[in-house]
Amino acid sequence: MLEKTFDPAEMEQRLYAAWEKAGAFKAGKKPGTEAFSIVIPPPNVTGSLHMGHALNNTVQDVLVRFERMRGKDVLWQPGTDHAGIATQMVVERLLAKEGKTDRRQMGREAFLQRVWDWKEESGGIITQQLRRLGASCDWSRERFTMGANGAADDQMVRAVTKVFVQLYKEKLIYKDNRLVNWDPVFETAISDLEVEMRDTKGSMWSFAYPLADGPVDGISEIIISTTRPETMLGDGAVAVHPSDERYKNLVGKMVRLPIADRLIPIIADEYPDPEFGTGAVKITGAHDANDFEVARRHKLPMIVLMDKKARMISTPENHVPQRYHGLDRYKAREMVLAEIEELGFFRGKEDKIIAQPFGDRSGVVIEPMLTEQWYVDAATLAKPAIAAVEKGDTVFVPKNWEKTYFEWMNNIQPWCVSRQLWWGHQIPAWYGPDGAVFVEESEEAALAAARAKFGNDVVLTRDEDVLDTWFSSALWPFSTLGWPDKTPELERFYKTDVLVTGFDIIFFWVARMMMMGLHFMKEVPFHTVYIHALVRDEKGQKMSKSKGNVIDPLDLIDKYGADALRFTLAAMAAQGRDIKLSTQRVEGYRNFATKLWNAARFAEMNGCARVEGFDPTRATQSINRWIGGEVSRMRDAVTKAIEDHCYNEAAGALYQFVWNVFCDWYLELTKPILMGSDEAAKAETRAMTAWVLDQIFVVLHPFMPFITEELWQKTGEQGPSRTSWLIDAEWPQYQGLGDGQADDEIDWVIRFISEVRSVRAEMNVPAGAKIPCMLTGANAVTVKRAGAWMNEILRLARLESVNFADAVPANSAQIVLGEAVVALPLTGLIDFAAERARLEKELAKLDQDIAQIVGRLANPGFVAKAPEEVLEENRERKASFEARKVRIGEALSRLG
RNA sequence: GGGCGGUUAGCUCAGCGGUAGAGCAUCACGUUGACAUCGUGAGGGUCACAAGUUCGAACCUUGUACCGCCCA
Repeated sequence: MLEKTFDPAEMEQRLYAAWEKAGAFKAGKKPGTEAFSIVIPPPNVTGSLHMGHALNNTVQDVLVRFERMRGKDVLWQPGTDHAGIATQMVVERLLAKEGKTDRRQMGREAFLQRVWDWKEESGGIITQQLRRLGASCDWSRERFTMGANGAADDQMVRAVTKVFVQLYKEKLIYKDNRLVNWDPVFETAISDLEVEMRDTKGSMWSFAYPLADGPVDGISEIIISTTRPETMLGDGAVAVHPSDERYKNLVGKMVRLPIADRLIPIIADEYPDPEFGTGAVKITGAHDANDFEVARRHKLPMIVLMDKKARMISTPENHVPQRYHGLDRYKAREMVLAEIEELGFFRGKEDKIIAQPFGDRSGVVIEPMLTEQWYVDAATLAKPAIAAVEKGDTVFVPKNWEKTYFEWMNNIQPWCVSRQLWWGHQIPAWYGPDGAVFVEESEEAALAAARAKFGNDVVLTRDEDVLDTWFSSALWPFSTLGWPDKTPELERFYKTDVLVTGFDIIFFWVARMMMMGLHFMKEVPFHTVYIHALVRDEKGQKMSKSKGNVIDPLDLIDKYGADALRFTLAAMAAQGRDIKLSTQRVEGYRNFATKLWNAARFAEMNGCARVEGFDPTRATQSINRWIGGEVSRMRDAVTKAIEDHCYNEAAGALYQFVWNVFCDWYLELTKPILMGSDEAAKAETRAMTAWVLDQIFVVLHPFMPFITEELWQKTGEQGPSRTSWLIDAEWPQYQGLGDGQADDEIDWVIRFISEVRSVRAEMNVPAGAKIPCMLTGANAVTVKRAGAWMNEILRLARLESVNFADAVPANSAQIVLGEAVVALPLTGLIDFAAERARLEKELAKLDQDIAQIVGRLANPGFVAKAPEEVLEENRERKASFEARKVRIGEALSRLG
């Protein structure tokens, strides 16, 4: 017997453990059938589940469970990435807390051991949380971007090494001196993804740079503006737009840079905006990305002003006065401002909001720095990746994201892959005594290459840097399947089917996986990329810790159950929209789960057990024939919606069917049968009810796996024993369900009951009062239906009786139902004014509808050009409205 | 500055050429043979604005306003 209420917490943990133990998530169980694979976008090993993960993994799990039930051999490949900077930070903080030692004192090897220890202990949090969500990943195949222990012979490490070496030998990886996003706290280059642009209160200061050789056309100085005064020490030029008349005669002249006391040229370049400020711009090639490009075009010197901690340095090369040496950037700024003022070159200050780059982990302002780093020639790798999407080998859903993809790929920048960290894949590059570089898959191979070059053995030192975490993530779709080894899994599951991800990382994940997949596998990594929305709070704000508006998915799971959370996310995952999550919505879907539970409980109480070999197409009761058709339509709608990645439509179809069709009408309309004495009808209805519930369990399972599995097992205790768990059950296929006559009949019953209920409420008939009802003008079909459904109508419409009459009794409220009139004689109860108002209101609405259609049909253009079926539909509607109008008119006149 | 998207019921959102929808909230009624985490009923919308295309526009086009996001 089912409990009166269900307890998601108890049931979820138990069922998940049972599934996992039984190997229900394992891939490779169905050789010979079609394969379906998804790789999880690997979450950060230091991470914990946030709402974005919850949505992302709900969608993946819906797909995976759906395809598994459709009989495919499904692999959902899980794992985490090693998150270089984040993980190193976590462990360094731990060290700081212990207060004993720091990374540098420990040395690289000991530190790395410490990180691995941390990973073993605490690195699995998010994978545990994914289990709470119900994610049916094949955990037996879980991978980590650094492999089991980071050893050189580990397959995940070999994959990264091989890719790096091969790309280097193909000249697609090279070393270069360029600007990078430098994090002065972690003292490493970081990726654009790890940089957050924030609007900050800042100022724009204006300085004068005097012309070195005296005035030209009466102009003796040029005024530039800057938000970063300290960088003026590294200026290589002043740039003006070539079309700017004001400066035409100044181009080519020199100005004297104050403080640094150097001469720099005035150059013409397209970069400055003549409309903005004075139209003249200082160019600091080594500390600003735009300036870097200008400086490169004009071969200006790149003057490095700062060290790795973003402190000023004074060197013979950079001409920074000694007094600046060692100063923090911001101290230097104050000093520059003071000195400029003192020198008389200050020309004004304007406060304004400026967008500043912050390291998302360190929280400090990122410094663009000129450093030597390893780069991937992304532009070359991007070409096939662009072509693949153009050809349709990989399709984005929704399609408009392809534009974003193309936009970025067509303007792709060299990809900086080196990081000045210890935690990560150490770059397989060794340097000889003269700096010669040997990039090889092992130290032995590098030594051999060095021997070949130098003619004798030399001592090599390995590059200290590690690779960007994304470098290994880019290989994820094939490295997790065993590459570079030729494994059966690689053969069977690559390319994968769908990548599910958020739009914010199209560039980082999708683009890079596409590039690497095509280059090394000669095939796209996935045929479909489903881009889902961003989850925001109920006000539409991005959730962030600093705003304090984060909703923790685990809190919602604790409170409402994983099924409710999953269903909410699916129901709100309309394509192309952000999701504003409100807990009310989750509560509503928790109620939906309760509703289903109670429906199953009701069925159980009424002996609705499954019957071996029951064939719903052979049901004889029209109510059972009707619900069969409804099930079939619901199943088709859900199937199509999932195939089309319209998860909200699938969820909507399920919700509507379970609540508004099955519970509201089928269960209510069959109650008299189940309580009645027609044993054949009762038996059929019991079997049908159990059958419908089974269909609900199956089709709802991808969205609400826990409650459906639980009910599947509980209902399995009666009737024939279950041959499989629900997770392994087959997705239904129906033939021969659906019966137009039954649909018409049940539709009539529902309309009858609804109309009576509506009139009762409007006439203020007490809900408990049972009133008589007269049916007039009924044709044979209606008479038959009324007879057949008498009990149900009496019960659900709260009627005392339904009798047939030739004329509508006086003092009745009247309902026009098809050709007949349902009259509720309400002497003493009826409020004539209210009844008149009700009918007149309906008449007015009919008049309005009729006028609209008449107007349309009177339009020669419409009649000439509209499709015949639309014309026909309009004529039919007009006829039916007019017929109804006549009856309503009659009803009104009977009121006197 | 470039690009993408949004503006539909009080709120959150579907709908994207042919009768304006859902959930929540609101109001009224309710001990109806599972379910008050419920039932029944009701009210509530010039689909941001303007012009155009069309027989017909919430939907297509263009423009305007406001709001997001991404990239510079």
